[in-house]
Amino acid sequence: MSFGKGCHLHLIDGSAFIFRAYHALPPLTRKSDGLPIGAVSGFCNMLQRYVDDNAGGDVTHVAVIFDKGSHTFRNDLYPEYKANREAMPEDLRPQIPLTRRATEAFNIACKEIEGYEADDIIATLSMQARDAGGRVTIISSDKDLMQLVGGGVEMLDAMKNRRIDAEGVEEKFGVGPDRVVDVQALAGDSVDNVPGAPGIGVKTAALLINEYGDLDTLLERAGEIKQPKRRQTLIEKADQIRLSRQLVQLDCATPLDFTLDDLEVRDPDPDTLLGFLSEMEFRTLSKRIAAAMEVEPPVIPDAAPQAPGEAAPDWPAIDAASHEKITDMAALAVWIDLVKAHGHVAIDTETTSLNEMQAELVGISLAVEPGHACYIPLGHRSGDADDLFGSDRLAGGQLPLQDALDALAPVLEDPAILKIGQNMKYDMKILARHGVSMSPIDDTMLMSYALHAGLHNHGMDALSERYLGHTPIPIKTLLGSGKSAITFDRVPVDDAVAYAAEDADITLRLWRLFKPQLHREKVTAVYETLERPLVPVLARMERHGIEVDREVLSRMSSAFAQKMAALEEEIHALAGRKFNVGSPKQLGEILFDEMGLVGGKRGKTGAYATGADVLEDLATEHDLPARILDWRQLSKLKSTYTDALQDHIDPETGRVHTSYVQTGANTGRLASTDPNLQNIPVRTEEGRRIRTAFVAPKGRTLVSLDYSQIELRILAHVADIDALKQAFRDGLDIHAMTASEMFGVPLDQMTPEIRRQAKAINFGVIYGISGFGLARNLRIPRAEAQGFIDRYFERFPGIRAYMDDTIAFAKEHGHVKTLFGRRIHTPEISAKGPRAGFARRAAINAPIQGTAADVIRRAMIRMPAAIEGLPCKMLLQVHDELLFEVEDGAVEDVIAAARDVMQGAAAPAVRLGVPLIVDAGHGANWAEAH
DNA sequence: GAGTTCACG
DNA sequence: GACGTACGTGAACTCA
Repeated sequence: MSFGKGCHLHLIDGSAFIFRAYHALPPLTRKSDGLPIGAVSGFCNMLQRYVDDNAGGDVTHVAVIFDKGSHTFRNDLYPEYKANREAMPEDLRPQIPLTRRATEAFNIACKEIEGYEADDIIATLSMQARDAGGRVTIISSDKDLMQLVGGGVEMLDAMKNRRIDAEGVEEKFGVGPDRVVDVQALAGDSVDNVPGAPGIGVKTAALLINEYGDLDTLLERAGEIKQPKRRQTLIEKADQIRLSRQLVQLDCATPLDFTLDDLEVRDPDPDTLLGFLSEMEFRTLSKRIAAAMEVEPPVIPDAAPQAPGEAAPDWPAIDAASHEKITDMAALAVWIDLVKAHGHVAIDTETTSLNEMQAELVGISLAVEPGHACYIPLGHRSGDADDLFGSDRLAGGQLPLQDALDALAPVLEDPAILKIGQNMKYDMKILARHGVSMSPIDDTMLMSYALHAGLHNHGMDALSERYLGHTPIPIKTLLGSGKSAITFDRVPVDDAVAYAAEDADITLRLWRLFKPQLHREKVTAVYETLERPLVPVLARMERHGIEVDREVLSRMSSAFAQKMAALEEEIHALAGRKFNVGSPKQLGEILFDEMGLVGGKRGKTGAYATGADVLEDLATEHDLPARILDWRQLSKLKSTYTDALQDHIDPETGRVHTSYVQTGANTGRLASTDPNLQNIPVRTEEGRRIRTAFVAPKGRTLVSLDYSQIELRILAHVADIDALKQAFRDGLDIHAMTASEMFGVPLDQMTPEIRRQAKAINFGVIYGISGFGLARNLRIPRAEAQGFIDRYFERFPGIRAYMDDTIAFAKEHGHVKTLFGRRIHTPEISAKGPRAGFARRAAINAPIQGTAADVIRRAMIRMPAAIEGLPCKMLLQVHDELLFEVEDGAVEDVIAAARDVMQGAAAPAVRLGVPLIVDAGHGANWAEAH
């Protein structure tokens, strides 16, 4: 039947169905393999109900419309459009294609157009149907669709079973459907990030539109508005309002590759529908549908669920003999087809160095199933390393590197093929240097971190041994160790095949094991929102690096060397003999045995302790300890910073490229290595000068933004301390306020000393305070310190409750959690002896430190979109600080954009009861910017 | 390679 | 009543 008068078209908003189904149901998984299917199940039930409800009705045509692609013309108009959306939950993502298949199984037309939102397709079809003289019902409650209502188009809220006609729209917006867009343009939409006119909501917008007729007239005559604030907003923000109207206006001319006639209602085919339902293992639903169709219900076997953490018994052993060597393009093409057929592939790159900036690609290994792996040698060298002429020759029997990459790139960049790796940041950086940007990716190291933080480290060797019962070939057997170690390009190809293909094989097995565990252990959100999306962000920061001025460091090194030499002489004179100033053992003997100073304490190894705290106490008695302290400071600055940093300047880029270890700290913090740029001195004036060597190139500026007191704010929130929360809301000096509360000193009579003590207590609480620890930190008697703590608990009783609850939770579950669901395991929490104390304090600290770490991770993940188009790069993270390199003219814009992201980073997942405040600075170098 | 010390948040 | 203690990191150095 050709669509025309008397026809009735139903358009179902597919995405709304999916999200409603996802949130309405618990995270169900398919019994046989753990595939998440909760949303698919709910979706099918909703479709079934729809079919039942409309059986025998007047509907002649129907389609389910989906969104496709995240980038639409609206993003080109306004990059921030829908930018504050949470990433799709990981356990929902694999269900999206299944909902398409479900729709088709029900024999309902299933339509999507790349680069268009479902709403635009719905708009286009509605107008076509209306113009053809038919009726339309849009099954959705999305207010953005209300502009389409009228002239035979209505909406139906399927959940409430309520029809929405022009009257209903007027009830909601205060204007008719034809003016809905104008009202939305003024009111904006915080969910979709449509800016609108600040301070004007739906009510005011409707009032204005009704008074002036339409938006254009209103904007033209904005000068006539009486309220000064409103008038000013409408005049100043006219462009922003017009842009907002473009964003909310649905596109009724979406190019479609089908016609209304293709949407005719069809009866489902029982075999197809029941086949799909039994594949999903929906027992109840398939019985019900089979009964309705009057056919036999399918028999769905009861598959035994796989025990968590247990390798599937039918996997072949990890065996070098089964691993293929790829030496011609035909064989590579076969593998590429295999990868496409599987839709995912484990990948590992072999290179000449652990330094990704300098490493040369030597080979690539792939695996598609346990035991089915290959290695593609690309850059192995032949001949003796000592042979100057032969050493650079490529070994025979290898594919040309560029040919292999050209063949692989379409797969590696295919958004429909998942690339699985162990520490993918490394492989992404290597391939990025060859112009290949892998996406999407999964990372078994990060999966393990989300699942097992606090239990063990997450290197492949540890994971393989622990979860596969297999010890991988040690890299040492190929490369040797120490001075005689060779690089991977010198490894004979056949040895490399065994080693490299095994790594891909292991990675694939770990992925098969961990992936379903993420759902079972309820850490998919952590993995999906805090781990996986951070990988490309860190990779980019590391590749950018930061410019370091070698001259500045070199001059400082010389100055330090001179001062140290002078101090050394002085020290030897004071000691009465020469000795190695850098040897704590020799120093201890001199101080406590030879010079007879009292208070020497021996550690477990029998050596005297000579740490800074000990020497500071001794400094009142004698000059020597003070000189040692001076010498040590200089020695530290020189060896760790001014000397070592110079060696880390990359000869190609002239910049220093750190590596962030995403799984480095149990709490969720990052660690920085080679070099560590998270501990560049700042606390002393002399050390701080090292930061002047971290510079921005000409025409650019370094911009630093850091969270103010983020851990204390989080403590105030999680322990629910009203006094602290209020103090933060009022923008008070939190340490002074604590001091005032504890010691009864009015704020205007506060002394630095009292404030200092309160500050120490505030930090102590975050660290799992003990009387002993506070006493040592403040150098006061233990009883006095305990008195402070008692008073603190009395004044802020929530703290005690938080600590007790956290310990109890840890004992019950074996882990603690951050506000964002990150788990930190606490295996020692019930240990006996001193270890229990450590575990308790770590358990108290972890949710606070970890939540702060989660917050800045969220900010970093959102940052690229927020600063897109601005001439700047994010370079470094130092736990609560982000450092950017910005073109001089854009400093204020970047600060505004980045601050917005950072201050809003907890939302929408967590609503903190305290504001997050970000301080900003900028300058030619890091010392000035901080 | 373990132990000590010290740089950072 | 006695344990021993602030939380989280990485790097350089000494010494066995």
